[in-house]
Amino acid sequence: MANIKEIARIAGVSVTTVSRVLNNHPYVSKDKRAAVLDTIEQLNYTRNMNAVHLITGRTGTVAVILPYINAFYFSIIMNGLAHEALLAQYRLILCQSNYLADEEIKVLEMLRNKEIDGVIIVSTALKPETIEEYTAYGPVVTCQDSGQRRYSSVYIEHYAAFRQGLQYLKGKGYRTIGYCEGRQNGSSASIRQTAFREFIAEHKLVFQEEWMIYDCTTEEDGAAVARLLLEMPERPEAMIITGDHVAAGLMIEARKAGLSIPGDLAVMGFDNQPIGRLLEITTIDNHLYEMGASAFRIIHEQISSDNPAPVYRKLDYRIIERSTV
Amino acid sequence: MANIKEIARIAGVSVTTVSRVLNNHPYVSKDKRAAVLDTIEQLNYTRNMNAVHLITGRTGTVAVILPYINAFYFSIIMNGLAHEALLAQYRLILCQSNYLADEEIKVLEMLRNKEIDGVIIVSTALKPETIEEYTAYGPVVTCQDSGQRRYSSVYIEHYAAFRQGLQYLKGKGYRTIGYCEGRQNGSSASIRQTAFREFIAEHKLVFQEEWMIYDCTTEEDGAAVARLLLEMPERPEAMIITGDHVAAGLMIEARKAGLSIPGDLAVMGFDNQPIGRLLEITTIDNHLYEMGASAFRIIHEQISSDNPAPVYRKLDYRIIERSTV
DNA sequence: GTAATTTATGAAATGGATTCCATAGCAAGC
DNA sequence: GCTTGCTATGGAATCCATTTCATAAATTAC
Repeated sequence: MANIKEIARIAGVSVTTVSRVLNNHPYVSKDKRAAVLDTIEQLNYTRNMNAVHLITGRTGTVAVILPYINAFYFSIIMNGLAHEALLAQYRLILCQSNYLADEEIKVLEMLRNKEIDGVIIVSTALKPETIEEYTAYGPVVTCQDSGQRRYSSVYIEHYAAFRQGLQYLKGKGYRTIGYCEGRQNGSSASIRQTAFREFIAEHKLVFQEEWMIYDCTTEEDGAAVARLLLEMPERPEAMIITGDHVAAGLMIEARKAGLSIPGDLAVMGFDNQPIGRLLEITTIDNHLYEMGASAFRIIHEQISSDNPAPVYRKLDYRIIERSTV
Repeated sequence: MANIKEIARIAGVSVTTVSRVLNNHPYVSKDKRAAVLDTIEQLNYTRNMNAVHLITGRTGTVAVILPYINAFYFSIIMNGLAHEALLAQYRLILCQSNYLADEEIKVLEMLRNKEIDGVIIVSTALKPETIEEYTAYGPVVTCQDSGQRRYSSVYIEHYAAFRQGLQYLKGKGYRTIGYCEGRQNGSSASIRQTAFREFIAEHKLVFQEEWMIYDCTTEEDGAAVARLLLEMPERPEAMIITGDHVAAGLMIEARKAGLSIPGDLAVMGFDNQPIGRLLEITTIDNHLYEMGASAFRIIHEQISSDNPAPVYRKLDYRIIERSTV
């Protein structure tokens, strides 16, 4: 196929000039530029991007590692990432890891091989030391607190955020509280679980083990939880639920069974997802969109700078008071 | 960083020999191979894949264009694709198009730029002629009937499959039939719609416009349809529903309202998805997994061969009789 | 009117691998 | 003893674009 050399020959200029035209460099005379563009058109030429990647050492691509592409929590973060990537004219490649270390390593190896310019790890099964090793080959940003490691992170203090949610419920007078969690293997899930148990213990609240329910990720799961609650001999006055979609399913099903919310059951959501707004769910906004956007901005900056120090960006959270608590 | 030349120098061999070691070429003596592997280890060397891609003209990557990554229909196809890609040691990159032509063109341009070895188009907004233009740059496989175009395709005869479903319902004695469709912009949706209307007309079946419901893609949508049906002054005896997830939602909700299935309402699903098996839904298996697997096998073969003729692979379909009709 | 910039152009080096071709030693075949 | 075939090795060409450097012409500065 046609290459830059052939374009140069036919247009009667040097390859340098062709390259300048391709890259919009100013120092090209009007007629030569026109001649080059003409030949490009005639020969239906495009650059071989592999050659560009080789010589520039850049690929304009960042990989995103996340466990499940279809989880609501992650998809909000993805929206933030995607928006910023578009602005920066970068390409993202999505890698669903299912929390398999091997899959994640494969992506990090791509960084080492120069196939990508950086890696954004939304949630991971890898040990921090493993990630740290790869920072030698390019910037890595995680969306979990990395604890001053050699790579950047954008994170929420899940412990504090979750406690604040509980505190809010307690402040409203609720004394028995149940808890719905998403997938157990996420690291933030175990942090929240600790926060929950400690809070219950500190405040000497009544608690039953069956009020703690795992693996809730969809509206359907929420509906199932509602049915579960209805069958319990004793059920909590309030539920704190990680994920507004689950909260939505729970509420809809509970109302169907005649429960009034928050009268019979208070519901506190999490993540401030669009559906929560629709259903007036009181929730904790932990700025997931901003988290994604911020992660991309950081990695973009680090790709551009040549000796970047890691950045640790803590995002805040806030309770959005609506009508379910 | 270390490159092949440096490895060669330190190991005391030629770059050719190092390359042979890297590519498991047999003609390397035991000790030289060991020396090379040693130096590679010591210098923590890996190949710069951009150089490999440039010289070989291959990237070992295939792009997949699909409108929505989280639609069940597409995710089954993806599973088939992913499995075969893994076997062939190929990488897939997913491109969610939202049926935007620009996004799809971007991916096809990557083929032209040699960033990928082939493109698999699961569903598209592009005109066949546009796709055809890009076949000059590498193999393209679509999962829709391409009608003997210059690119390959693996497809189901949606028209015939859908008619067979209707025929089956009619054979079972149902005379009033409703219809749930997914997104309207899919090309297969309009084919099925035609099939439906023609069948109704041919057999002079009673039909009401409100029995035709669009934009049903999730269980929730199915549940909403159930509620809609319950409120109708007259409702059909049977529903044909593209997608078992929607059928599932509809059934669960209908049963909740006291309807017996198939006694009060027969339900015919589509796509033979796992949830359908669970709920004993009678459905049409149109081999979506095989469709994905087949698409990858075709493109893989075409990448390897140097003058490949397009392949047109028609998949069959069959009714899986369970207990909802 | 001379010095300093700015504009315009191309030759050649560069990035990092693969592969064709040439060469040579050595074993097998007849 | 001479040809053939296999194993082992390296030199050099190749893939294709970017970028540094050198040079020259055209402006601008003072």
